[in-house]
Amino acid sequence: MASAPHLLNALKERNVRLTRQRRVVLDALAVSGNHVRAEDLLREGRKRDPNLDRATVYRTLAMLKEHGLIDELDLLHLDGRGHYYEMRGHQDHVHIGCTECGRVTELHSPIVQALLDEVASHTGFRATSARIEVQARCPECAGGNAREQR
Amino acid sequence: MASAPHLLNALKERNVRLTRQRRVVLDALAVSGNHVRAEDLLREGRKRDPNLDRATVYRTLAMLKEHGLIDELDLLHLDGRGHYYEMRGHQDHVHIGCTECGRVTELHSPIVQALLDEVASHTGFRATSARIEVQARCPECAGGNAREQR
DNA sequence: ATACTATTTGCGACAATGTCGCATCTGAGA
DNA sequence: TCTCAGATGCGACATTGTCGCAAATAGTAT
Repeated sequence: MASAPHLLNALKERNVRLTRQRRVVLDALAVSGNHVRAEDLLREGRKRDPNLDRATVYRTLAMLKEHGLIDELDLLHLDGRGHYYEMRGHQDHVHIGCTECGRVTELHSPIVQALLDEVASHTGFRATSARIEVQARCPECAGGNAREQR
Repeated sequence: MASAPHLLNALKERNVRLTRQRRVVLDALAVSGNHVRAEDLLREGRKRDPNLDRATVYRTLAMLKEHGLIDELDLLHLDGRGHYYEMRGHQDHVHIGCTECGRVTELHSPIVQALLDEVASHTGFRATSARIEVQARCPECAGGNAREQR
């Protein structure tokens, strides 16, 4: 189950030392899908290496983030106040969270790129990545009581 | 110095009890401008009421957020891991933070609305607000060493 | 295969940020 | 002025993340 080969290769190319623990965290990341919390990774990782330490997970996440291989989200704190991580894909996308049921959806749209272009041309800031989190009500929750808007 | 009348009125309309402490927090919010941390509000508020408690600040912020009167940001954790608050204006805007110097800029753009419309039409989620945080390098930082892209 | 060494890990202590229960206090309506 | 639902202050606690340092180890050289 050699998961996340993409990340493994990226790390090799950058001469990052591949420790057992880092492989474990990468595995856990690959298995866990999007929107994982650090603590989930710790728990998942400990299935493979029971001695895996909390600090190691955090340090690995920080390292991956520094290399631009993962993104850190907080999904509007709809649930708790921790952070979520996901492998960084080809392009940025929008996270949409329902304020009532907490469900999170993603949306890929060319408008995101248009926005980044606009940022560059108006401010001169050269964007490296974007985090777009939309607070919303999902169709189900909005349907149930469409009348009371607030 | 009756600041933030807009917020005061909004709270009155909603029959929220206007305590001395809440006025103090609103004042502190108005004085402090955008991107304030809870701790800053506490310190600023204590100038007006030395007994103002941390829990009260947090509870007031939670209340304001629930009423949609302020937004909570984390500005990509460019500096620390706390949260920032700002009074909610007429329309959502983009926060752009430089990963090197930490400077934060804002950008208002009609593209934001276009993005929300797209969210609605593609996912059925009805957006109530958006938080857009762009990671970038500001012109100064990018200029200094434009060669080393990484 | 073994030795070497810079890096990484585990550990435990700590820091920062936020939350909660409960006794007391108070804003605002009657 | 009286009243009481709701807000506050306080202190204890929870969660999330960080750090220093001794021990372990990946990757390289021998």
